[in-house]
Amino acid sequence: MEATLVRLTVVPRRSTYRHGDLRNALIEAGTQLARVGGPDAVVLRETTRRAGVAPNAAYRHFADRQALLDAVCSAALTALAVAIEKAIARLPQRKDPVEAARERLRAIGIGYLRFAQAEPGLFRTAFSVPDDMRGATSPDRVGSSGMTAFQLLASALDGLVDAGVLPRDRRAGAEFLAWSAVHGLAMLLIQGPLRSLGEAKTRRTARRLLDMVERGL
Amino acid sequence: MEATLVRLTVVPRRSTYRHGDLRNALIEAGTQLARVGGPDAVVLRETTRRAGVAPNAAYRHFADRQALLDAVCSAALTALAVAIEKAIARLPQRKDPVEAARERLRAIGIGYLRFAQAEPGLFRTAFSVPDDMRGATSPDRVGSSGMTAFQLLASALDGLVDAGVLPRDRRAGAEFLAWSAVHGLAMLLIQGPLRSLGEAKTRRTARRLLDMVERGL
DNA sequence: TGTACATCAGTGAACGCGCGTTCACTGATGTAC
DNA sequence: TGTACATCAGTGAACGCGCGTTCACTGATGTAC
Repeated sequence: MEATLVRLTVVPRRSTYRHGDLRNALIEAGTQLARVGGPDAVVLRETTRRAGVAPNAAYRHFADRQALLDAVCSAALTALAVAIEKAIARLPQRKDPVEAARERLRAIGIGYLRFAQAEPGLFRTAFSVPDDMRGATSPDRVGSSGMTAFQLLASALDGLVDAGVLPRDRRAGAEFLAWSAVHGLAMLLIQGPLRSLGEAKTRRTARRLLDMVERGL
Repeated sequence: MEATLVRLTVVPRRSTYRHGDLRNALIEAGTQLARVGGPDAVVLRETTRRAGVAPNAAYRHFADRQALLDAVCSAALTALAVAIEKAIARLPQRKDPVEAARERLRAIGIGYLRFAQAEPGLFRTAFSVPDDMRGATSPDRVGSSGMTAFQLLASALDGLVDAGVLPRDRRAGAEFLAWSAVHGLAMLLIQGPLRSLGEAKTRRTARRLLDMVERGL
């Protein structure tokens, strides 16, 4: 009863028979569900309800529930890429190219961790990814720079090589090492045992983790 | 139909009215479900079905589905601890205490990664953990050494300090750094984008990740 | 420019499913006398 | 040692739920003539 009332106020009654932009509306609604409850919450019926449409209307735009979830997953990966881009953009200009390359890598790690903590549901959804690395360059997962999160990381590592910080023979596969470290901390923080670490300790752990990666790569 | 037949052959008909050890049988059945499908697959009705018992019989032993899942999760964490212990036990005896301490830490990482890959469902279930670090010393999650996986890691790090490898002022919180790196790789490998990396590359990446941790700690 | 009509986005009703949980019960066990 | 009986593990039936998906449909749009 209450839920119905809320829904009626939230979803404005459509005046046209055609929705006009249902596909995007469904992805948007699905993303809202993912924000709150992660991938499992992206449920076809609730998604259509939020878009103010009959359940089966979704089948005009998606083959099935999984196809909708895939689209939401891509949206989440885009949001991640954008968050990382923002963290990079926030960096001060540096004269020293070595320092600049280093800070760029750190910014990526920080953006990644911030996103995971600010949007744990989306973050988890992003990694309920249906495919393997083939999606790492998919154009529907890029931020405003035209790069995916993975490509941003790769280019930062290239930058470290160019700046002479990272030996060239250590470059191959370095993405996976840096990524693993940051991804693991993110997972432990948002749904794992480090959940209640507290903000100060979390910050310090993140900083030390990035130190470790920088030193260890 | 077929499923029923299978089930009848799998679950021997009980001759006694009382089961005798239903609580453990339910945890065992739940663990089997978790192995195949992760935490979401630990479903009360199917668990009781596998134990050859009416659905509501579970309520004699668990308050609700979540309580059953918690028990299965503890069982999974125990299995993880045991796997790590095995990896440690497999180490050759070393004269050099420095080398021994180093190898012990590596063995923990390798045991962790092996377990994640051999039992991805159980691994994921272990980290659908309901509580924070308070469970890190819980006696129902210990291996045969009487230590949890986390305690095994902590003691290995203590060993590195004692051997003079790890500076004492870097010891605090070092668990979280090493853990993050290995946990992240495990997640990316089993359900993330590194799924289809291939055995050789996986091994090499794991080795390099452990190098990075060792160097970076 | 006006109209018939094909297209196809969204509807309404229904399906079968497996789930968690509750109820009043049944019947084996083991303890008190 | 023998028996009445309390305990409580497991039963059988039922509930309401939300889900994904299919069906035959309706009605607005925009295009061909």
